[in-house]
Amino acid sequence: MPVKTLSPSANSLNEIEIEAIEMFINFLKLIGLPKSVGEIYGLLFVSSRPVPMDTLMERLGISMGAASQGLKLLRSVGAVKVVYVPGDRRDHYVADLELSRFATSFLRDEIKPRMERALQRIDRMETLADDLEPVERKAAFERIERLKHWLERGRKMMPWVLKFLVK
Amino acid sequence: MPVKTLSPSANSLNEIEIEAIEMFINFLKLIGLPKSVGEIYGLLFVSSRPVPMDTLMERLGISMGAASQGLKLLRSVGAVKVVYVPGDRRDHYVADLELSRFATSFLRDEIKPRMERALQRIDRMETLADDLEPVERKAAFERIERLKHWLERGRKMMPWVLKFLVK
DNA sequence: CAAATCCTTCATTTTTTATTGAACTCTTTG
DNA sequence: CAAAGAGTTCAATAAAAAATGAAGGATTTG
Repeated sequence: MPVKTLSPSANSLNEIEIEAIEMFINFLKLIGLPKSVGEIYGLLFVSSRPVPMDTLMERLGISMGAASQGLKLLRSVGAVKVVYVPGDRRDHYVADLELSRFATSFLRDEIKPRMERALQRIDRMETLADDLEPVERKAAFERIERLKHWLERGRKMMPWVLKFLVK
Repeated sequence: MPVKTLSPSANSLNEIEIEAIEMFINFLKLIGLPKSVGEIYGLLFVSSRPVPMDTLMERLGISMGAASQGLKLLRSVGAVKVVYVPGDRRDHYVADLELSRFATSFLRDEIKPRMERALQRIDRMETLADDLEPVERKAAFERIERLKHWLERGRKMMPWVLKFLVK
């Protein structure tokens, strides 16, 4: 029973680990994160003790680069923490179990910038629409109103979503 | 001033059209839709009259295949409608201005299936965790509880989000 | 302080995803 | 009813995204 969604050399993983990893691959893909990041977070999530990078590489069958970059990203959104393990020179990683970190970083890094850019575009569109012939002008403004309305909705929804997700 | 985010041969578009198209490319990318789909919807969104496929191809500089498939997808989520234009054999398309269609189809096609799959995985994980040594077992169940909690949140949030978005 | 270890970076390669356009079907037209 | 037009499909190609691993920096060890 080969597990197609995991890297080929990913063996030595037990069944719980595989379930968790596949689950996180799926969810993190939803917010545009590559498979390797899902794998890393998934394995850390089910690990009850800190894991060093070389163990991640070996158990998941991913390269040094992928491991390093994946951990960097996960650290940057606060989904993973470095812990000190006495007598071991390597950095060890643990998953922060607060899953809302993914949502908040996604909102901050992906959604918010697009909304801001969209608002600029809408301003620009209104300026341009002013110069149109009356009939076209009316149609254009109707559509622009729709966009504004929608962005406003999104803007209003964001803090609510955040409050719901965090803690 | 070349417009990098649009197809190279996309000329003859006016500034409003370009703003709208780039905006939709950005937003639809967020839900995993390719650029060509964003282009098509963007152009239809600002067009005050129905547009046939060959016009889309020509004005956006996209191929027949891309236009056909993009329109198929947009029709399938209800974001675009076919309208009859007397005396013209071609199908003509108009954008449905109700942007919530994208959100609802995304929830239905992407998020819901993943949640259902995740629930199955969690069941499986609980079964497997039962066989662990007490210490590991406790840690595993703590994590599984987190997952359940989160999925439950998501599940509860979905209808609320839908209600907020639709209409 | 030289060698070893750990980690990062980034040019290259691989994989995945999107686009193209030729071949085809179905419909309309003269 | 043959020819032209509209539209779809899909194998091939191009573009984009992710993974690899060698080179190099920083730190530790003997």
